[in-house]
Amino acid sequence: MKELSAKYNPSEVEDKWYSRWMEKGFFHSEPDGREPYTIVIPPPNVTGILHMGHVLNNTLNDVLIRKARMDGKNACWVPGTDHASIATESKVVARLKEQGISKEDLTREEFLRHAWQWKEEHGGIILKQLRKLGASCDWDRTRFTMDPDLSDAVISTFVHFYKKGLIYRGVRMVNWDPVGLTAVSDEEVIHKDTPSKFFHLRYYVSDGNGGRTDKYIVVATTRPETIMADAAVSINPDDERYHWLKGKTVLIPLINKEIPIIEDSYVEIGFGTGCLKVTPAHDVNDYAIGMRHNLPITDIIDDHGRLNENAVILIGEDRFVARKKIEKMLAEAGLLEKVEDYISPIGYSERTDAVIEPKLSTQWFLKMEDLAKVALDSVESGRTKLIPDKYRNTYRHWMENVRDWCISRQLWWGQRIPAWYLPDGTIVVEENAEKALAAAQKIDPALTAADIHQDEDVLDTWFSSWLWPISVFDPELPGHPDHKPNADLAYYYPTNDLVTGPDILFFWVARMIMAGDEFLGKEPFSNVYLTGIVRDKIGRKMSKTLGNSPDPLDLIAKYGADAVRIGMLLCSSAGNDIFYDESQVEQGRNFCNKIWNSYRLITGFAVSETAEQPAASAAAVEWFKAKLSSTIEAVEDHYSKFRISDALMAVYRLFWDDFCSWYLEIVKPAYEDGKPLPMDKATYDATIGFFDALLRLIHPVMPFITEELWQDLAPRGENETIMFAKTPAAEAYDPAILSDFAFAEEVIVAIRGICQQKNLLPRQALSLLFTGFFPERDAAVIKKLALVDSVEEGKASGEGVSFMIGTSELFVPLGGLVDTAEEIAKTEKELDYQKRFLDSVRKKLSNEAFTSRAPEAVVAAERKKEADALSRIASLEAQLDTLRNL
RNA sequence: GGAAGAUUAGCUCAGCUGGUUCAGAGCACCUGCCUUACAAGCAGGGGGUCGACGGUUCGAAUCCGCCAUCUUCCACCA
Repeated sequence: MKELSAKYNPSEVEDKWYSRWMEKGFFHSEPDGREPYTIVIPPPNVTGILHMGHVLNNTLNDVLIRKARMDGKNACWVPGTDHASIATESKVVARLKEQGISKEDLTREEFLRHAWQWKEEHGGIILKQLRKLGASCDWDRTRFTMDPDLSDAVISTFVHFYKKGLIYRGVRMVNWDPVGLTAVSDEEVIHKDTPSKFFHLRYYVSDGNGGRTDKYIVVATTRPETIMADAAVSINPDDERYHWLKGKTVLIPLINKEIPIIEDSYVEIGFGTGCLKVTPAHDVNDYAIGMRHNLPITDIIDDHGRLNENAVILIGEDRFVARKKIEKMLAEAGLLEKVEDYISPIGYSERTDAVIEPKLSTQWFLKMEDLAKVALDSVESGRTKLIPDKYRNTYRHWMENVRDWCISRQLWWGQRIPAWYLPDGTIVVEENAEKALAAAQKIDPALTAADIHQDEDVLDTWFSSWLWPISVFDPELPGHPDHKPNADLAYYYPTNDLVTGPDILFFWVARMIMAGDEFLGKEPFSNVYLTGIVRDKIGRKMSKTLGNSPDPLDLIAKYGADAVRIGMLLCSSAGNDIFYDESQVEQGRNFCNKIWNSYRLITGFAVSETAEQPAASAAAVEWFKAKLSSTIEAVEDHYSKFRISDALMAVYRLFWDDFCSWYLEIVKPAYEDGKPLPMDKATYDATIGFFDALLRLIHPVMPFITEELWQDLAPRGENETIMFAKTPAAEAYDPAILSDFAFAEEVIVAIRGICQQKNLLPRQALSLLFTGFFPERDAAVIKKLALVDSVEEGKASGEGVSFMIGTSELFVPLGGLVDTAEEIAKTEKELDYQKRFLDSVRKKLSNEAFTSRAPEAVVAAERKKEADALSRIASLEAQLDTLRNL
């Protein structure tokens, strides 16, 4: 037995075991006869680095996968990364800029070379970091959403939906990101209340010849820089204030362009001035009004958010600069009535934080109506369970109001849309250029490859990640529903559980359900566990800019991976936000140390083949066996409900309180002549067995320390690992063993309390008298831990301290050490409490309504309370008598 | 503007279909201990009108209504 230090040193242990696990291929899974248990990782951005959110998510994933593995299932956790088109592309653009290279100066191919280079250098760092956390992913299965075959799957999917008539190309008002220079989907727009200004502008009524009359109306707008794109001013047809305007035209301020007055009930009479400037090119609603009234569309803002030549004035100015300048111009021209402060909801790009510009552009869309119905039904019917359940409401709302998905992005990093344009504008959609040419030649046999050109845009990242649970196993399948799933897909799909954040419930989870149904007719997973957001102690989101996010790797280096995992789980009740605090990680570290030291104690025991098993040890072994089983039951129940932190807490208390503080203290051998006596073999074997079970029980949350100690606990074979040891199973037990021991614990705590209170230090042996129930089987335990040398049935007599547990009366004689007056006062107080309690019970029982209507069991319980109280009162009165006669 | 959820000890939470003395856990706190596994520890202890007000019921932390506060999601009022 080697000498173990008093402190657990995680860093040397962790690297050792992780490399062993890797070397042995313990994480790798292949289809076999066992039941599969599968999780696909929510793929982090390929260029991302590990943050606390990942730690939470991947710890939970790893706990589930390790638990399943020990339950005897064929556990497979597929890792990988996401190409995250807009996020990665903007990083690459930024790096090129640092090198003095502008994206505009590069060809698509040159840019992609840089991007791939960047991916090779920085990609996958996060996966390496996950290993430090102990994540037991099947690294042989690592996937990237832009692996060639996965990209093919994305392309096939596009072709599939196009040919099915669900994908169309059209001019629509989209959310334009003027910094990312791409359209983004509705879900990628974040609305934030933003302080802005409400400008009241004068629009003069035209005299019909391009000149103005002296009448004018006031139009309120937050975007005066768009007036040059106005196509009309609208009033509500029922607004009597403006009936005189009907049929007239007005002049756009500054540029004096004549535009009509139109009537549309969209305009609210009570809002603003009741006059709405209609700017179809730059506002979603105005676009709709424009369509209704056949208004011309003037687009005055370019892709970068600058005014273009259509604007007539302020050409080339940024939209916000233009707003300031035009305010001044309007004021100088006497056309600015007033300016009010105003809070308006402004859309921002999730990725670049740029103010979204509603913009007309030609984009590709996927019809969502039918897909959303399927995805909604899956959750409503319970085939896909959301945990916690409250997200169902949000989910339903989203699914019922979903709009078509804008899937094209004006980027280069991603899967290029497989659509080719013929010279006459005809579109052919095929999986590659050859097929496209062939299709084109069917239309016009004279065409050559040079005559057709491919769409420049790429697909939304989520259009690839929604295939993730399928394509990681069988990239051939998506888009080819007649293709027979390969062996991996057939075995691992559907996966079991998905752990992810609620922020991507719609982006990702819902769409995976759609894709799963489309291609396999089956949901991709049965349970979706939605974690909370990791916040700091005072509730702020963790963010780089606030600097309140610790680097997980630093934490692991300082406290150990097991401690970090514990710290994270301790504060993570499902569905609630996580208030992270380093003290929780400290608690995790302390727990590791506790386990470590209990191991030092146990392995230090000397064993005697001949020694008799002491009665206390026999009782302790019997009790802990039952306690272990009852806790295993509780833990299994918690796991089945995804209450991971409760499962952890149950084992934590079992290990620390029950095993260390009670069990080990009971079986710990006494000392004689400064040396510990050897332990009997029966107790020793039982103890080792318990420790082994405890390690296995807690391995899913603390993989490293458990492997280290489990390997050392007994001789293990080269290929043995706790990872594949079985989850301990609960055995039948007599519940009386547990209740008896609980009683004994109360006795011991009471006696210890008396000793501390009476200052009986150093401790001296006491005797104990009892009347009423007493757990004989634990008498020896009480003697040992409470330092009592005799336990006898008998009434209190002489000086001493009485206490009651249940209806039993216990008495510790303490001649000369007791303040009788104090004991009398204490007993009187207790008696008074019992009497009042009795009164309340009797009041209940004398209520006819209660006895007649409450269930029998409840009434019986009340009657027992009454009887117990009476018995206690009798005891207390007897005690008082004794005390008063001293 | 609409919707959902939350409110229990100093902090983070549990308390499942109302009913055992139901008001709990962990951490923090207080007191005493460096007792030969562990001071990152041991032993003992204090602490809450279950957000407010009404209602249903024999009985409410638990069910219903309303109010307050917080969080989140959704939303095209210029």
